[in-house]
Amino acid sequence: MGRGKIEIKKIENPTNRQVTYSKRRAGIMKKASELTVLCDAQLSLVMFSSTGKFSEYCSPTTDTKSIYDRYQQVSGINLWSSQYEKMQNTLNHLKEINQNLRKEIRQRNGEELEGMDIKELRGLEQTLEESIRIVRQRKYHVIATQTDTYKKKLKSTRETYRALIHEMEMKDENPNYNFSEENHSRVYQNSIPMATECPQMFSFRVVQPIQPNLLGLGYESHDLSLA
Amino acid sequence: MGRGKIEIKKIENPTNRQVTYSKRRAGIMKKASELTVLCDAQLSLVMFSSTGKFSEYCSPTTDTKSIYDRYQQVSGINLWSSQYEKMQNTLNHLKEINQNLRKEIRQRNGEELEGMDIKELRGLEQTLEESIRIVRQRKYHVIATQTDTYKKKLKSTRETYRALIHEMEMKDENPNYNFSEENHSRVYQNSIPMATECPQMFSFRVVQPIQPNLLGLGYESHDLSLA
DNA sequence: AACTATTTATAAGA
DNA sequence: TTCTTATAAATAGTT
Repeated sequence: MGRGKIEIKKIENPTNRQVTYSKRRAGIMKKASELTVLCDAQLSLVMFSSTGKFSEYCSPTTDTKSIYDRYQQVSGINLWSSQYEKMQNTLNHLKEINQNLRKEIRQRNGEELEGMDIKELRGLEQTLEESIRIVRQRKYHVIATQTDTYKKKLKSTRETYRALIHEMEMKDENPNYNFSEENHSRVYQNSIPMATECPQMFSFRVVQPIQPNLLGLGYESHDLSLA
Repeated sequence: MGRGKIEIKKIENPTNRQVTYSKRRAGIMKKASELTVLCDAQLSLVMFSSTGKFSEYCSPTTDTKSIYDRYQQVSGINLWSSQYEKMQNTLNHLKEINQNLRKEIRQRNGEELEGMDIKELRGLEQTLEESIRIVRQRKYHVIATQTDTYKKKLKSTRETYRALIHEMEMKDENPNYNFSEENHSRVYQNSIPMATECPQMFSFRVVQPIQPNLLGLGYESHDLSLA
């Protein structure tokens, strides 16, 4: 249909090809539209040109997804299976890793030691010994830092106090309120600041072990099937 | 195109409608086919007649699923978004849990203690102390069990030996081969069976800490995005 | 399903 | 791209 008959084979000239694509695309879309109206049919048409340009037509009473859902039912081909399987695999992989991590934690917690032989138990013991060493080290470091911070605060406070006393002496000429600096300094120096001023610091109370929110995730309840 | 011009509206006569559907379906499929060949395009056409009859055309170099996957990418419409989001959420949730578990393990390993205060450090220390206590207990239990098992085996072997000697004495009348049972028993009783017969039992060599396959899982490489 | 008058689509050119 | 137009192709109505 045109000035001349053409052979149905790939148009090598890219410009001509593109022009023909545009024309015929319009034509097929019109045909599709007419088919849906005349025959009350449902139809989905998805096209990609050789340059990757995308076009679609879908009958007005429905949408592409519905058409393809129906297509799946009729054809029995699951269009999403590969995506779905990929995700499902990832999910299972993560779950497995999770199980391993939990098991490791339980073993480090002294649970589930039944399957371990002496060598493994000894290894675990050493790991724990090393860990406890590091934790203690860290603890002492934190204590030292806090003590240091406290000393600095104390010094700062003492200096503020001295300055205040000095100011008072300058302003207030009443001899009854004349404090000796040295007396006051000595009181501070003889006190045990940490234990009284910062009681929490050495209060090694029994605290609950760290228990992150690991359980009750409920991801089993997600309906991951496509049925 | 036909004997008379027709208005584009639903054909009420079901027979005519069905006939027209057949003719035009063939027409549109031919057009689709020509388009793919002439213009090197990729195309998927899915149709349902008003009676529910299903037909499809797909360009030869691809398949319906591929077209549809591409359609999803291009249109940005996620055709199974609810399903996908659910899985994605589950996935993220699992990843988060994984991170928490790993962090907990690292802390129990004496790493990443920077954020913990004294209370938390003390809690961790206590947890580790308790764990090490249980692990040691278990270790001694295993040692005791192994020792016990060994003693039983030894006893059994000794009895077998005795029986053998007895049998030999009964069978072999040569006086040069007459062993004293007692002598032999004494040799076994004075030996140190564990250390020599089962050298691995007390060999508290430094072993590698337990390192389950936690890393390098590569699930990041799954392309879970639809972009 | 075949025929065919007619309409429609479109190839080539502008 | 869009318009024009000669011609090929599709198809409505008929058999």
